[in-house]
Amino acid sequence: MERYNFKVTEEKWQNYWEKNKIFKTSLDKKKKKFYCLEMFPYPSGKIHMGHVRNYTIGDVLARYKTLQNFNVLHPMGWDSFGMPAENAAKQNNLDPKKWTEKNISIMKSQLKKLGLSIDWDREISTCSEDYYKHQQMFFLELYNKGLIYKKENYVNWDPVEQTVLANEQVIDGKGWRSGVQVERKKLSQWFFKITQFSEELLSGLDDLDKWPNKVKVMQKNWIGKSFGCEINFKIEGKLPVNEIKCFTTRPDTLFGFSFLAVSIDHPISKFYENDEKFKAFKNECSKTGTTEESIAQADKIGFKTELFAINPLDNKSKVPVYFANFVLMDYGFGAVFGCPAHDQRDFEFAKKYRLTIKTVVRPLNEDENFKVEDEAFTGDGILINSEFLNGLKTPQEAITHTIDLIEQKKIGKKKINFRLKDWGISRQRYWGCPIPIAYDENGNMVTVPKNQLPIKLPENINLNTKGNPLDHQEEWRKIKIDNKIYKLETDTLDTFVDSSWYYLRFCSPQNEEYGYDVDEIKYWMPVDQYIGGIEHAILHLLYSRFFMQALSFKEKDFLKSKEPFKGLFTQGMVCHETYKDQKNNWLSPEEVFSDDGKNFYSLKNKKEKIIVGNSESMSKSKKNTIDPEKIIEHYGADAVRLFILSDSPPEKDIQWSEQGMVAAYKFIQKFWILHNKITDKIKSNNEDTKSDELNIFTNRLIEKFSYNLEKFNYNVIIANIYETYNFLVKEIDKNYSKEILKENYIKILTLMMPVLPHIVSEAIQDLNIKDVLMWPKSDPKYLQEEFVNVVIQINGKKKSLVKIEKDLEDIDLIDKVKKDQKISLILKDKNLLKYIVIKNKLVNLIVK
RNA sequence: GGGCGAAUGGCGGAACUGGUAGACGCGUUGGACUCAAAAUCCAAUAGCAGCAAUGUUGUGAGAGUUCGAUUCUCUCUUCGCCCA
Repeated sequence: MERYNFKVTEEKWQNYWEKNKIFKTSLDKKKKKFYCLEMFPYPSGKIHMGHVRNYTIGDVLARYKTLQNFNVLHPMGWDSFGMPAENAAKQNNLDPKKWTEKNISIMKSQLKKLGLSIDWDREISTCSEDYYKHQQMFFLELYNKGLIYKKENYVNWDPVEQTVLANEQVIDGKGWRSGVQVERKKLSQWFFKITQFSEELLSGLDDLDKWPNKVKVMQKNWIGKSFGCEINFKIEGKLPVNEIKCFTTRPDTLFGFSFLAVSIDHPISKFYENDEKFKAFKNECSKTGTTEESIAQADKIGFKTELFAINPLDNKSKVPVYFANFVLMDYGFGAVFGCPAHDQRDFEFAKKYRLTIKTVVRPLNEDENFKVEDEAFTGDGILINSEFLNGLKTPQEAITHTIDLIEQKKIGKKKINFRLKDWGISRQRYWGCPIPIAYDENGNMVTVPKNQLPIKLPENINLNTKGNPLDHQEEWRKIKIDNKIYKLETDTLDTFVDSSWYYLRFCSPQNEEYGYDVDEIKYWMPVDQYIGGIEHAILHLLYSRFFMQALSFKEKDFLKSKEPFKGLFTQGMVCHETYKDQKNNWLSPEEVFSDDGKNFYSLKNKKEKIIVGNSESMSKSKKNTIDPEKIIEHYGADAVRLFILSDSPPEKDIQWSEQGMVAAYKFIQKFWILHNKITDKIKSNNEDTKSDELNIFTNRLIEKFSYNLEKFNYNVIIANIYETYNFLVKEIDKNYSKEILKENYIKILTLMMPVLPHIVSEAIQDLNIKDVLMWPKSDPKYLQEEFVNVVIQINGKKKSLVKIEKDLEDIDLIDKVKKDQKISLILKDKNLLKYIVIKNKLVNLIVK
């Protein structure tokens, strides 16, 4: 008998699938659809283990749903615009397009080696004109709907990358890619009006019952709905300002009011335009980033104006007005009232400028004499020193009461505020989707007419320029609209825009007219199961949800649901131990060896002991990566698929283990030996054992597989596969009739197909099966048993186990239980007080 | 500081609505085969006591509900993630 040759077999089936377009899908209203989508990759050059895990999980689901007779859409594409291409091109003097295309072709061939059931005819690439021309069309439509606008705004400026960063691209005040301190810079920027849908994006989460709760909570926090009120403060002073409007969530602390702080961009700043000291202060402020985090961490600094604000609840109280660096123009009205005793930022500010700190809330366990000393008190409590508000419970009761009061006095009103800000989509970069906007010589804006789309990116240009390379493309920038020459916008779109609608494109990837075909998306959308990393919990998923809202905005007959992803699954990372040599250099797993699995040595210098670090997510910088292509080459795709699913639940991190990988490989080999034994038995004439063991096993297995697949318990599925093998190895020596054996074996193979498509296809062919495989249904006949194992407990502790006929009456059951050897011995000198019976499962005898 | 989640053998992890804790895999140990090794196969493998049958303890710690808790409730500890 020959060993199973995975190389030959896997290649054979992959070729067969490709040539016969087995995974090609098309709209078929007679069939129920299932849209299975994994987050598409950035074409960085090679696939990594994270991709292997992500796409294997998705493929198991897609193949399972196909066997269940769903019309499955399982596409793949490339998130191919973005900075790595531009950086690589700069460094090596290449064209980003060629670099990207080469990477795509390499990664595509690697993905194919995994044996994924992908309809490659639907492949898309966001950097191709075919894709981004539709995006430009969407841009114009959203612009016309008033959902896109341009404004001067402070941005997180990465001085190394020479580009604008989104807030979430700023980590600890530093650029996520460059690692350099981010600066605050004012630029004219394009925005998507995502805040228009704050309420919808928040409430929509409630219907997403197939999303992990964790992700929904993260999005909720991000949108950050808060209830509060706006208050108009009367202003006195030398300047012509009568009133400043503030937003606050804590109107109850109004009696602790000791200063009013406004943003440096607040309208009143115009009175200080020529003030050198103010300019210097503004300059100082620009050193702080724009994220909430960096503002919270930065020193609180202020610039005192000549104005005073009057407490609307207490006319006698006048407090100074400051410009302050921690107040942002785009939150509320760019003005806050300062209550140092009960807000940490206000507290720090008040300490610095020696302002009054008046305690107006006492904790529940303190008395009226409580005084804030070293830090603000922000917990629940009772109002004090607040005249007619004294004694109210805060926050809830006191806030509601104060808002009512403010509304009665007509000095403000109830207001809902969102933390969510509009989405800045401008990037000062070459390798992105051009924006279809042009300017005349006076800077007046026009949209590029639809029939002049796409605005193509210029090719083979010099990227080694300062700032945005497109700024230097004078010829390219010229565009003739209605016989007049305009200059094109040079900002390109954030790549998150590209990935915000690609799931729609997959439904009709070749549609020339428009980004999607309405009939197609009505059939395919929403994505039934979306699978990807948790790192996209907020941005990508929120932006995609926004895009659906925006596209259907003002159009009624679009889709039933505006939610793009009905089900979401976030898989864990692939981890590996890290290694360092004595000089503290990272070493890759290939550079070290170990004889005992405990002590590691350098391959270069065999006496050098290696320091083994924690297992961490695979990354190039820590050199703890394993190259999937080499692994597939060595062990085969089926074995890799088996291992990557086996060791941990898919939502948790998995440890890469060479031993585990080897075990999976050995299983494939062993399975083929078993397969040959089974086919021999099927070919020969057997006596029928008249045993139901095999039927019972198979039908229970169908239940287990279906249950575990639905629940994403893929690691348990693998355990079920091993159990099946162990069972069959023992059972095969019993002489089942060839019909029964064959029937059960085909069912078992079908169950294994989603995980091990190559070897199972080969086995099915070997059995000469021509019929289309269908997911088997369990036969209730074999799920019911005549005998059941009943646990016998004495006082709640397990003492024995008996095999008893099913559905016995309690009295008969107790009778039998009493006769059990062990039990009768225990009961000998005890009184039976009562018993508890769980039918067909358990008997608990209470004795004394 | 707030929110969410997790904690089970030497390791990764199973356990359906509370009902046989440790499935399955790795590792380890012993054995078979072999001149030998690798590979393969067989067996054992939570702790403690015992030659054994068996007994007993045991799912991060402590309490509670219950005939019965890995599962439900409360408090605490540690770790992870997100937001500040």
